[in-house]
Amino acid sequence: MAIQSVRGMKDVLPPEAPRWQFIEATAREVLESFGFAQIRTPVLERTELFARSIGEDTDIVEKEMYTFADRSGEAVTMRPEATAGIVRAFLEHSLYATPGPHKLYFLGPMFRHERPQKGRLRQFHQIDVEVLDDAGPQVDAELHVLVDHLLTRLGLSNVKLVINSLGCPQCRPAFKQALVEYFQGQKARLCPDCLRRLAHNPLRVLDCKVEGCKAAAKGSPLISQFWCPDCRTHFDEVRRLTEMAGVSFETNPRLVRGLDYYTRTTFEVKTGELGAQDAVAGGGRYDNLVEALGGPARPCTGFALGLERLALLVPERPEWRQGPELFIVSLGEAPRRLAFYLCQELRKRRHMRVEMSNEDKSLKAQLRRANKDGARWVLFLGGEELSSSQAQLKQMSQGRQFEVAMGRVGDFFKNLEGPEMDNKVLAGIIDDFVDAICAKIKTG
RNA sequence: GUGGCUAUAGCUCAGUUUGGUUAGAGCGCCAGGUUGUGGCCCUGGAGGUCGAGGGUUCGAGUCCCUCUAGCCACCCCA
Repeated sequence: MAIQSVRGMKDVLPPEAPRWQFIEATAREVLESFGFAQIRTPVLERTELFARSIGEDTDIVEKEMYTFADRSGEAVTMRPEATAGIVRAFLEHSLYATPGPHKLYFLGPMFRHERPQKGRLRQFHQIDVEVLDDAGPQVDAELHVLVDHLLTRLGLSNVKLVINSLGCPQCRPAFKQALVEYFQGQKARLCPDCLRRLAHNPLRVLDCKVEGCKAAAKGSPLISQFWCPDCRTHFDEVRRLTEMAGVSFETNPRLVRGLDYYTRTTFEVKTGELGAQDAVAGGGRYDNLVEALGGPARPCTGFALGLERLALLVPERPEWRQGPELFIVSLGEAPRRLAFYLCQELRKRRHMRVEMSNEDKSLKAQLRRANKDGARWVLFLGGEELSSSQAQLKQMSQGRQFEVAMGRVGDFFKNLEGPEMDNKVLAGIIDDFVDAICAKIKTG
């Protein structure tokens, strides 16, 4: 067997490319209208950056990173997520010194060494959206509006925005402690995984899918009972503004996120159509990360969209399958040269999608290809057309055919002596022809 | 990282249970039926180291082992 791609790394082939282009173009347009500017950071970062931002004992850092020593022996990692690199750039270039908010977006590949499934690859792509240096509930709500609007523009319908607030360093410790105490009394009902979680990340017990754990979590304390006044006010305002903007959402006090740096507002967009990979977007506020990475206190919030998952959900659009506007069928050597030249001219001057057959195939074969390519018009260039100075233009969808005067093209070719074409002369002649064709195609 | 299912033509899949001549179908592709007219129809053709490697056997697509990849669930996440 020939060489295969690396596990979990997928090719996007030409038929799928328009889907990606549509998603990316729509995202750029929406993001820019919301005032976001693009930032591009490197794939490789120092390993330490991720260990410190994502959290030492998260799954990502413990077992999923592509980490290696480069040729100088430095520990580097292919980014498993975008936020850390963006915050690093924010600090490295002292962007915090200019007044916020800094609204940034990022689009690119991420790498996690997980077991691949549908909608889960080892190299996958995210659109990342970050608002740096703004603590206000407005930006949280704005991100909800943004993600809702973007998904609507992409044509997704069966999605649900779920939000929660995880509190802050003032109030979360008390909640965590209460949670641990509560589950200590429920130990008998918890699965082995949750017993482990109880020790190092008790919040995760809340969204375990095992029945026993779900039952045990039913009567657990809720973060909402522990929010400090500031967190409560903040989250209430986020919800009020999101609601006012007409974005529907659901508050789920058991929504927990895996990365250590989250504070206050967190959210996910879920779909029912991807099995276990039900999150198409997720994110939240990370008010303490910049400081934790050695910078000044700068509250931030952001989220990421999974492009592969979006690509699986975005409905097909007819404009993705557009064939050439014109296909030139030529018969014989001289007509084929003229066709070649015409092709280039129409592309350069009229930005027209034009194709032709380069081989000396039968008319039938050329027409079959024009049909398969989805060409709207076919131009016939053969001996008859050249000698009569009348080109034939066929409208494929209707099966109708028209005669178009060729001006002096035919004469020129009849008088053509050497094998070399005088491009200057030909170009002038072809202009008339081009106009005739364009006029015909426009009115058709 | 754990467990399960799967891998046969470019694509979707039969054939594997009961090992036995040249491994099939549909779609797609190419050509012809039309000396210069597509789609529909008809006819013909090309295309397969049966995922890879090893083993059992007189004989393996079929049985056994290993590996690789995909899918599903878990873990976790976009």
